[in-house]
Amino acid sequence: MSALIPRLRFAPSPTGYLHVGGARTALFNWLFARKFGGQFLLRIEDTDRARSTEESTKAIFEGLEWLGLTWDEEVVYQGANLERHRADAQRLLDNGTAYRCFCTQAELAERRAAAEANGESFKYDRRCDRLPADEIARRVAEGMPFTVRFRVPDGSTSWNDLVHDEIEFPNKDIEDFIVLRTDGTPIYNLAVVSDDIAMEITTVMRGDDHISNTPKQIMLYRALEAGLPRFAHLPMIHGLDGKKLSKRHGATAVGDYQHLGILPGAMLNFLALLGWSPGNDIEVMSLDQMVELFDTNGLQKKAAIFDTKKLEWMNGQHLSLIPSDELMARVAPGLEAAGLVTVAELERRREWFVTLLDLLKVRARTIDDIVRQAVPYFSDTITYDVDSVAKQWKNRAATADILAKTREALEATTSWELGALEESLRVLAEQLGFGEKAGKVFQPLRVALTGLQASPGIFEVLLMLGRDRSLARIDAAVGYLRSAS
RNA sequence: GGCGGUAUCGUCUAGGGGACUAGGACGGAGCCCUCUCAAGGCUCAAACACGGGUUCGAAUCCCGUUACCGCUACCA
Repeated sequence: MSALIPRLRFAPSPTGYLHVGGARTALFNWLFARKFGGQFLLRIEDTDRARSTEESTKAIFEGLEWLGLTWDEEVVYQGANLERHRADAQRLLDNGTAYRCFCTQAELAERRAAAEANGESFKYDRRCDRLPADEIARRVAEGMPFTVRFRVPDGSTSWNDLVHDEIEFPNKDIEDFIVLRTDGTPIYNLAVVSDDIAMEITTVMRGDDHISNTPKQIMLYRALEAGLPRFAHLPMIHGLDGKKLSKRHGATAVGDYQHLGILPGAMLNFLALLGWSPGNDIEVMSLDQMVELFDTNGLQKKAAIFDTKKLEWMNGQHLSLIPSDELMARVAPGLEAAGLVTVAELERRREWFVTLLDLLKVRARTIDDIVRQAVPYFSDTITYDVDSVAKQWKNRAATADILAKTREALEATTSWELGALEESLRVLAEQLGFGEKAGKVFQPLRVALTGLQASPGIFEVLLMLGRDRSLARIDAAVGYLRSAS
């Protein structure tokens, strides 16, 4: 295969839902692959049997699918590659870059504790590497358990990181690390390198918490005589307090935002801007535009704080951008779930619904906002908001009279359309002596119609409600006002 | 502790030696528009962590300090 075709992967461990940090890592990998005509692969790192769950794996798939971050080729399950991992460990033993270590975990823990007690930092002393060949053979023959340790060479290890440029580690600071456990299962660094080589990954893009793993992995690539990929270490995402994002920061799962009524396009756009900038003050972008503009030069080194305020704004922008007939499919299930209307019914009144969405989406930041605002257009009964009533229906008797007159004017309006409705109501306001202050008529009416003092334009509301429903609501309001006083 | 990484408005960022009285966006304040609420338009407040260099000149390059983050497991 050609080295010119980039191959990237997103390799989460299935120990929880898809986190916003993981989603962003996936996004950058995906953007890179799409931008340069490469492949984006998915690998589930399920070697930690105790913590991995099938449920988490499913959550990761669903999260990526919701975001639209589709992957190429079959999903790779790391756990399925155990034999190759073992074989690679054996190769290391065979070519002399690793050795068997018979020290037990208890011994190691003891020595580590002793070192710490003396204020020294512990580093494996290579005692097993000094064992004579016949002693090793004897122990192996005896069936004595051992781990495989990689022998860290002298010198230093460095690489040119796509986001950090040159990073260098003196090898003396890295101890001979274990690559294969006594039970024959691989340690993370070996499994990753083995799989990345097998998957022919050309660019490893991951969180910068892996920077210190990188020199070890580079040594493993060399020992396994494989070509090195390019590395790109992305900054972390922190919570409002500057600490690593965790559950106590509230919603951190991609799915949480899906349920909060965020559009996947907005989520992606927001995530992309956390740690990347296309320059030129560009902010609101579609996925296609992001692919077009993506460039590792715009990648940030600094950790970003996840601020949902901007996410909401971003979602509002995307809500405005997305055509209402496309938005329909995302809002309809919410309305049905709220028990307001069935999806089938909405489909029948498609044109009307699209118009309603046009009206509601400009004043909404999330899909949930739209659902909430849509209530008056579906439910048969209206609940009057206390603040709105207190403010707009202050004088009950007078308000009832105004509403009664409004009803008359509307009933007399020959055609139920925007211009005629406006004409009628403005004339009425004039007649009632409100002059320019037509709001004196509109506001009480708004409360009668929607129960709220904030809504789309009053004529639009009348139009969406239709003549019969509008008049009935005014009747109900007048009745309410007169009986309650 | 050791090693590594990072450091521009409260937040996301532009900036890669002179174009910087440091630009944009979110959030905040105010004004305009207006039947309300949004949206939109306009205005304002708000930052180069600190200290040394290098240079005619530094937000930009180098060094140190400080702060924060990460790694330091037979976790991933």
